[in-house]
Amino acid sequence: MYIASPARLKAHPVAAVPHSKPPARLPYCLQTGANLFREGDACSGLFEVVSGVFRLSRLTRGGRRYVVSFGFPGDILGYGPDHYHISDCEAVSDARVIRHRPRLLQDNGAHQALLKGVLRQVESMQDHCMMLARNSARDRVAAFLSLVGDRLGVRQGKYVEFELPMPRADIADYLGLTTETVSRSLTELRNAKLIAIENVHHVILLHPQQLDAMAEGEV
Amino acid sequence: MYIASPARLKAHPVAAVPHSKPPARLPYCLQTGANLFREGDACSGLFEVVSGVFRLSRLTRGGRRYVVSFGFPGDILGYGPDHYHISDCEAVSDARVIRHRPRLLQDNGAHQALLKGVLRQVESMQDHCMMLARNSARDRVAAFLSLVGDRLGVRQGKYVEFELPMPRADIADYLGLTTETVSRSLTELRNAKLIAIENVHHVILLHPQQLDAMAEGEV
DNA sequence: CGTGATTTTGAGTAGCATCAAGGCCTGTGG
DNA sequence: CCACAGGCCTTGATGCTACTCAAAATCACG
Repeated sequence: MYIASPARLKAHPVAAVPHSKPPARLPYCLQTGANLFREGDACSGLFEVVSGVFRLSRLTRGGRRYVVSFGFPGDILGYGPDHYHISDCEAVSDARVIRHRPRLLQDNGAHQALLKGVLRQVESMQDHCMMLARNSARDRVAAFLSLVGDRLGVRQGKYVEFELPMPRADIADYLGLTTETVSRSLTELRNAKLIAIENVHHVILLHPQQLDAMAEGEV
Repeated sequence: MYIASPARLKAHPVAAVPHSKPPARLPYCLQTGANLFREGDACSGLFEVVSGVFRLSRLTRGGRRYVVSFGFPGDILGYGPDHYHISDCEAVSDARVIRHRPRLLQDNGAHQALLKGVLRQVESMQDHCMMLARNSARDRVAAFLSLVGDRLGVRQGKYVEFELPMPRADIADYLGLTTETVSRSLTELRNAKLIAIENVHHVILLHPQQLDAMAEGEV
């Protein structure tokens, strides 16, 4: 796990000076700008915010930053679907945290599976928020087509083909657009030869990878 | 729990006709438009999508619909942070599900607490997505101020007062706006006498309830 | 074939991003 | 103590994107 180094993670003044192996529940103090953990770091243990505010952020492949959430006193930070962190965590003001060391992901199989599933859902909702916050209408529709292609698509050589069972209004309400804009974006993608629309509910992705790139805002 | 009535939830043709107390894992068939559950229904048990597609949606207090996600084959639907569903679930195409009855929320205290916490996080991220999808810049900033007020605010009579420790850029990246727009929205709220800005990082909510209403898009 | 729902297309507008400049606050060095 | 430099924040002008309103086209179904 990424344990904050002494330079960035200091014992709180009112607490005892930390031992070389500090007790798990000792409150730690971070200065403004200090990282509690970073995206990709291995994670073990949870942090409870005692005071101060943290920022949880991720970077898109296109290099844009998205702030997933803020961590306020009382919040628990640091769990991810697998054994690594999916976002950066930085103190935006001087802050204190308590470190917990739950025997979380190593016992009890049934609960673990469910928990992992839910944590994965959190991650995918973060992706969705990122998309809603930062992508154009066209890119959102591209992302949606990629998503459905992954779940329902049948490979036809380099193409991916599927039924789009839901009405345009549902897609619009999912992507934060209007039905008109969804329709226009589909037309735009068709004109760009990225997709073919056999009929209203039947779509072929002609360049799935290019759509993925669009979804990530890499255009 | 909300058990779909026979009119909406029918035994799949290839499956045996359901008994009055059907076995837990029998696949069920729903026609297009049938509800698997509704927001507010008590929930017990999970549904695994076998075929077809479901739409999970919520309504804002302002009456606008937001589609939280779609349920594709292989997805598990139906868990919520408490014992009720937080979204409607409707089949957008003819669909089959398997019903599972895990002994989920009644045993094992430690895991239950963590799971609940994560499920609550899912709910709050849904709220955030809804806001990103449907609210104007001003309403997003109002929502953000309400959020911070709830977590950091100190009541001063009918006012709520707090430090806003993060820079405008962080707020912008959280709300899917630019720093300029965040700044303009704050000015707009100040001019409308809904907030007072003591200094850049110190805010007073003069009409917290009106800000809440804005956040919900009830204006 | 007709009717209503859904989808597409079109014209005009509102709202937010972009680009650019100016103000405020903080810290640093003379 | 003052002057200056660099962040951060605010304000202004302009353009583009997506929404709104409206109508035509297509689809679904009796």
